[in-house]
Amino acid sequence: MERLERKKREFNMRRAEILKQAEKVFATKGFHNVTVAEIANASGFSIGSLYQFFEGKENLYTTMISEKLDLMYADIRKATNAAKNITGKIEALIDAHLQFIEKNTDFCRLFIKGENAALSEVMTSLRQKIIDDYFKHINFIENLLKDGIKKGLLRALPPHEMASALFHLIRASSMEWMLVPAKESLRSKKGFILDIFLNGVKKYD
Amino acid sequence: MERLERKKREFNMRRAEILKQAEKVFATKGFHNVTVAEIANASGFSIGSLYQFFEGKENLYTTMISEKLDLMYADIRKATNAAKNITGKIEALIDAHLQFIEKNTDFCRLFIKGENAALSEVMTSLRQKIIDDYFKHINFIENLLKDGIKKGLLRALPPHEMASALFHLIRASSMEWMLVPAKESLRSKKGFILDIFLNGVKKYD
DNA sequence: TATATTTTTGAATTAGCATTCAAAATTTGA
DNA sequence: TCAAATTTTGAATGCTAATTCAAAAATATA
Repeated sequence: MERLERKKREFNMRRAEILKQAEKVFATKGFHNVTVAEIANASGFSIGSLYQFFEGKENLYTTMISEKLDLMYADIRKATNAAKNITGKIEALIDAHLQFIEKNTDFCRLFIKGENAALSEVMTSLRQKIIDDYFKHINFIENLLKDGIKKGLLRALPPHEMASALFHLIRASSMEWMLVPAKESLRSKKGFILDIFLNGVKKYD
Repeated sequence: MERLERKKREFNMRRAEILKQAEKVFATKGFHNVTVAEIANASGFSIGSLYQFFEGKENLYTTMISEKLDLMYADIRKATNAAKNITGKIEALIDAHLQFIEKNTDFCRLFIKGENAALSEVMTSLRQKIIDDYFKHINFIENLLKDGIKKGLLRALPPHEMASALFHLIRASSMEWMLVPAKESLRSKKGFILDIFLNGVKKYD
C-alpha cells in the first residue's frame, strides 16, 4: 500500500512549508518577539497542528537555523571545490560566503542580534551545533591553506589560526555591512578581504 | 548638613557592591538562567532592596555590561596611547585587548553566548550602546592606522576596513581561546595577530 | 452511505519569575 | 528615650505566552 508513502510525503511538504514561513517570521523579528500563534498563522496551520510537526517553538527555531546553516556551509564548500588553484579557491570561498549573507541578510542578522541565546537545553544544543559546524568549517579552510603551504605559495604559519583569521576577516566585512545601511554590495568587499589576508597592511615587505 | 552626603556615599557603595556580585552571577550563568532572588542573595540584600538601586533585572544587567565595557575600552586606549611608535601602538592595542579577555573570560563569554538578546526596550538600547562603542573603538583604531599610512609605514588601504580587520583578527583568536579548553595563554597569540595583520599569509611579497 | 480512524483546532490551562507593596525594622532628630 | 521618617523585607500578585487536549472536522475503509 502506497498510501503511507503519500502521507509521509505530504507530512514532509507541510513540515517544509512551516519551516519556510517560520524562517521568514523569525528572520525579521527574532526568536523572542515571535509567538507560536504568529507562525501558525503565517503558515496557514492552527497552533495545535504545529505541535504535530515540531516539539515546540524552540525545536522549530533550532531546526530552521540548523538546516539553513547546513545549506550555507554546503554552498560555500561547493563553490570552493569548484575552483582550480589555491588563490582561486580562497577567492571562491570568500565570494560564496559573502553571497550567502547578501541573499540571507535577515537570517544572518539573527546571529549578530544574539537571538540564539541559550535559555534551554534545546537552545544549548543548537549553540553546540553552531560551534561544531564552525570548527568543521575552519577545518575545511585549514586543509585548503595547508595545500597552499605545501605548494610553497603561502607562509608556513599555524594553519588553524590562518583559517580562523580568514573566516573572521570575512565576518568583519559582513558584520559592518549588516550593521550599517549598506552603501554598496557586500560582495564588492571580496577584493579587500583577499588582499589584506594575502598581503597584510605593511608597506614594502 | 553632611548627613545627605554620607547617605549618598553609602547608597553608591551598596549599588557598586550589588553590581559587583551581579557581574559574578551573570558572568557564570548568563542573563536568563539567573533570578533576581539569586542576585539579592549573593549581594546580601533582599529582593525588594534591589529595586531601590535598579529599575529591574534588565536594568541591572545592562548597567553591569555597560560599565564593564567602558572599562575595557578605556584600558585598551590607555595602553595604546602609552606606546610611542605605530607598531608599538598596534602591539599594545592587541595586548591590552587580549589581556582584558584573559582577566574577564566569563564576562566576555556572555557575548559569544549571545546573552544580550534584545527582548525588551532596555536590552535593545544596550545592544545599540554596544554597537556604538564598537564603532567608536574602530574609529580609534582607524586614526592610529591613518597615522601609519601618512608616515608611509602602512599601505593606503581604506582605514575603516583595516581597523575592522584588526579588531576582528583579535576577536578571532579570542573566540577560539574562549571556546576551547585553552592550552596556552591568550596573550601568546599577540605575535601571530600582529604578523598576519602586517604581513599577510602570502609567501615572497 | 455509514462507521472507524486520523488529523486539526484554538480556548483553557499552566508555569515561571519579575515586580509590587504593606508591614517590619532601622535610623534619625528632639 | 520616643515617635516620625526612612529603608528593608519577601510573600503575594500579575502577566505573558507556550503547551495541552477534548471536541470537531476530515479522511479512510467497508
